[in-house]
Amino acid sequence: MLTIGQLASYAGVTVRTVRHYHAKGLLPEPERDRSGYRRYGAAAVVELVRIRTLADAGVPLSRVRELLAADDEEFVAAVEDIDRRLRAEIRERQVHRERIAKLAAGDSLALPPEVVAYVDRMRELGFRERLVEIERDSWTLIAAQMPEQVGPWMAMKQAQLEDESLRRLYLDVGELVDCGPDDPRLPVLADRVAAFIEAAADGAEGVEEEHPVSDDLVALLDAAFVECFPGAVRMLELLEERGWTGWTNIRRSTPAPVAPALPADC
Amino acid sequence: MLTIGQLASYAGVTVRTVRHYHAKGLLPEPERDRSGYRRYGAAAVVELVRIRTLADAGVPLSRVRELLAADDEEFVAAVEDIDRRLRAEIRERQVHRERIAKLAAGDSLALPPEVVAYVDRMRELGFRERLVEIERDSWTLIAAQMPEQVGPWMAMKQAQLEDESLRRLYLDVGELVDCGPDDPRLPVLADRVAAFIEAAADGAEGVEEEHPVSDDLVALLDAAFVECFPGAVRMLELLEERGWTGWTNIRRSTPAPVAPALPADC
DNA sequence: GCTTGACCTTGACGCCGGGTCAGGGTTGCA
DNA sequence: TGCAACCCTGACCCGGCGTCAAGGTCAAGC
Repeated sequence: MLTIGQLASYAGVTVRTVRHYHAKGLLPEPERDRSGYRRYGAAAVVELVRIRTLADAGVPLSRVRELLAADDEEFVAAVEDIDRRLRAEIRERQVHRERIAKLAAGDSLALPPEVVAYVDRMRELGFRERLVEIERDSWTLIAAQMPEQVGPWMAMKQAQLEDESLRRLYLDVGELVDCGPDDPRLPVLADRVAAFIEAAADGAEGVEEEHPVSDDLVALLDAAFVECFPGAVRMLELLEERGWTGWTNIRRSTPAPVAPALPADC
Repeated sequence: MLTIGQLASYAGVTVRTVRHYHAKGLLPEPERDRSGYRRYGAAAVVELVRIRTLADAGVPLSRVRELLAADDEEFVAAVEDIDRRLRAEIRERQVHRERIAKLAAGDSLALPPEVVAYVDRMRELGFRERLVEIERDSWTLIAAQMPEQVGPWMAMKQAQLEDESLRRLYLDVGELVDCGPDDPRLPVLADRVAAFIEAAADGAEGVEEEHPVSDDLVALLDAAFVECFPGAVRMLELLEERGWTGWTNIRRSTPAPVAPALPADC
């Protein structure tokens, strides 16, 4: 008769594993000798080897119990099922590999490459770091909720960066970092923003009709803007006085709703 | 300000997940409102999206904490490490797939195909089911401990099956199923077995020199034989009287050790 | 004002396949 | 007789949350 250690070593498993299988009901508890030790016959080794054969093939232990008692049909069906699971887990890992490869390639977390290019260009052009960060974070949020919309939007934003007058306006928006609520630069900046939006509102239709952003997301992006800049609240008030409401998706606040304007996108 | 549910839905995770990340220290606990609810700013959404981006790429949460604070070099090193892990997990699953495919192909658990062919042939030739089972179980044990030895052994066993006089002897061994310890057939059978072994011992060298079986395994196989047949113990005694000891690896029990005999292999 | 349902809180257990430790009893060998 | 190597049970541990329990809070409708 075998002790548990001998049984385990015949089957190439640990003693703990054998006891685990007893607890799970996979292997029946054998007789005990007078000192309480488990005593096994050779048949137990065969059973244990069968269990390990299935377990080593990636069959979950709960399934092993069924399979040991299954007839051929059930067995084949169960094997197909397990193979499906294994294929799914392999696919999952492959997707994971692609994703971390992209993370290692792009130099920033959770950002599509167009956006990485965009924020790099902002840094080249001398934008305030704080403004670059809030852009990056905003696009992180947008990419999380509507990844396929990022491309068209980015094309527009990149074009805006290369427009000199618009760029100068946006560079000055970066100065909001330093503005307290009573900073004299704020009303001037609000005038310039309002003038630009006004002009743009008359022009061509933007990306925003084809790729609308949900109200929730707009509210979140506005909140991020406000959290980031101390002068942001005052800026929104000043824009309100000039007939505009919001920032990410800026719109006329006059009673009659008009066509939406090109967003400034913080 | 956002509640935990809103935060979670922005990032596409469950509330439980957010709390889990708080508990793990991945996401800082935010301020509470007067009723004790957590209140989040937009920055928390950005942080949470970053965490999920890494987690969705298969990065373990313990690693996520490091990676969020890592510089580029550490990041690249960590990503390589994670990719190694993913590759290893994929390989593991692929091995599992091959194994269960083999299990589904061979019609019996834990048996190499040669053995399956062998036991099928035994059934065709009209061997007692009990004898077939003990053969199958014995080979299950052998395959578990020394899989690469099974091939050569099987070749010999299959040849033995096709030898008519030997087959007839072995068919009669199957009758041990019905033999009590005092069955009159037992001494006759013991004589025949002894005669065969005697003859074989003078003949050519067998497989057993090139592919020796460990003493432990031999003892286990003998034990399986004894467990399986009520007349087995008496049979071993009778063989002992005739100068032979053991069954799986039967040897002369005379004082001076002699060259080992061809095993009968239960 | 009251109810209802959706949300929030903490705390705890469950899953899977065992690893590992603690605190003891038993066996076999020198 | 001592010691090492084995055996026993019971318990906690890992990851990444799911799920339940038992209660507090909020907003909306009647």
